Amino acid sequence: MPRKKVTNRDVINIFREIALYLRAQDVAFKPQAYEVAAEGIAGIRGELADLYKQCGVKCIDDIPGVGRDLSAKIEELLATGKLDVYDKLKKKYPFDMLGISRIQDVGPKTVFKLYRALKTKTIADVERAAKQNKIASIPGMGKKSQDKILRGIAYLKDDEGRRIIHDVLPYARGLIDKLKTTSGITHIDIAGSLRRCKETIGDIDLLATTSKPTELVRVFKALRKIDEVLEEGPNKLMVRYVNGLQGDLLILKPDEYGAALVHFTGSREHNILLRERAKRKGMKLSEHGLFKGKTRVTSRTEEQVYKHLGLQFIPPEIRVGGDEIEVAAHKKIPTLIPYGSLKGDLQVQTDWSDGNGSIEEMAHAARECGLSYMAVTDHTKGLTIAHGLDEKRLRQQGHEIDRLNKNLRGFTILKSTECDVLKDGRLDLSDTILKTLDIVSISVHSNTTMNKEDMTERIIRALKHPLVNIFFHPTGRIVAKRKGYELDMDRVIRACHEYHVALEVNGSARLDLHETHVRQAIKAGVRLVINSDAHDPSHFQNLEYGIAQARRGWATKADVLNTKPLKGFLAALKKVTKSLSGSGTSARYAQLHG
DNA sequence: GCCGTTTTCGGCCCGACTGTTTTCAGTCG
Repeated sequence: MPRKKVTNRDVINIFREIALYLRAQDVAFKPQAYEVAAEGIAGIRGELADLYKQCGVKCIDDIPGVGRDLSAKIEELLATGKLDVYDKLKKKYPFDMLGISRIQDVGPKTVFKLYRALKTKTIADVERAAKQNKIASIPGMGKKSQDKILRGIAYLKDDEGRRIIHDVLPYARGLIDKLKTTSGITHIDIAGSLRRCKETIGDIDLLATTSKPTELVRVFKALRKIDEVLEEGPNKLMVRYVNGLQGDLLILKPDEYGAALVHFTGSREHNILLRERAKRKGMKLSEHGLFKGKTRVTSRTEEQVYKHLGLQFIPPEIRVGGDEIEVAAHKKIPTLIPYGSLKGDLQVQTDWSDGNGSIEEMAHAARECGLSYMAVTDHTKGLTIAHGLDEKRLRQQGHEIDRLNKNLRGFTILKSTECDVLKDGRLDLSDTILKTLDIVSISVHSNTTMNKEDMTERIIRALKHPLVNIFFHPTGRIVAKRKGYELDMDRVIRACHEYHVALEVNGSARLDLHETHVRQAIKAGVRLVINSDAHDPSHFQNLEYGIAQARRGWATKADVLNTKPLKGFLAALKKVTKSLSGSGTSARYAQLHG
């Protein structure tokens, strides 16, 4: 019987769970080692199994945080599908350590305590015990702990307690807008994972400095967006917002603000590395400042904190606890693509297929967002469910675009398509019609359950097509909803480089590419575009999330083609297009720009 | 169990809060 393939996720979860078991038993240092190794594995691209096949245990050993012992354990897992020490732990302590410890305020020791007292093995067991009032009577626990656990379980059930950034950032900005006019306030900022622009957000944390703390607390508590105050101290409030998310408001001293912002922005792993570095330099870093002995080194701003640690400023989006600190020490952090620096949007759907706006409405909305060009990319005929366009309708659409362009000042609509890649890698439209377009973009929407090898071949065949310019949402994923199809991204990225196709960073709920692939593509010399995938005039806001995603993958302005004005963009796209003498693209370019 | 601008051994991040205690364990960010 074929054994189920061991994925990176399996290894990560097993290591994390072992770390929890060890923590519960107060084992020193080892838990941290397992956790760091799990983080290291989470940061690699590609599968451990493939890596192992390529060059054996040596390559596994090269993963940061993975040493001789743990690489041998990974090898055991890959080879046998099992890990002896883990199996023994599970046999001795047969409960869902990883799952139960995800309940807020429940750590590994509490999981143990609950099991010993009540034999609870799952979250459902714990919930039942709490509801039957059994947890309150365990020594060391009480009614409040029991209520906290129930609250934590409810939070966990609600969308796993995390939301996509698209739903959270506007909400948090609404809070900031309300608070920033409070009397006495000098700073109010978003911190935490939201400031780092993670794909999903679990808390909305706000930091403030003010000369009138009681006034700020009063205003905050009165906000309509606050559902319930969970905890209240003189400088800290913990609340649940009406959207179900939780968060803190922290009121800080002005001369601690920079250090506090670093601390509360995280990530946890980034902070650990910073504090280790501080220690090596004979200093101490905490949320209260950077200290040399008893004296505080200036830490009013984040810039000062990084500077005193001998580091370049590190933008929040890349504070993940990977190599960013080492790179910053060598002053090699690139200037990431600034927000608001896009000039055009190359993926826009209209009411010709499955969008909500007419071409004209979308163009006006794009212009209002500060863009000077957009490409109309309605779906193609293979996608009947989205009313995909056939050759005839696409030609008609071209006439409509010509008509609109005549009346637009300072804005250009480009003729394009989101052409479906068929099962065998051919395109859904004829070359004859594709040649009349300014840009040809492709994507995969059908037959997404193919195996990795076939899907990769299918896509590479499409990338080879001499008219193709851009590959949209390359992995097919949707954040927190769909994993995406099986795909060998290494090969796809190499093919994009070879055939001069730009990769899209999609700013919609897809957030596709993943940041590790963004960084990998840039290293491979592949150029990127950032698009909104707008299906409605309001969707151009997605561009900001696309930029955030690109920044998390260390993209600079130069890496992203649509930061250029139209003329430069088309010239650059032409450069990344196969030589096409007399083709539609260059003909249209000549037509547009003499 | 890992790792090295303190490099093959001896270290390993920091402070605050909560709930249960009666001096602290556990969790979090």
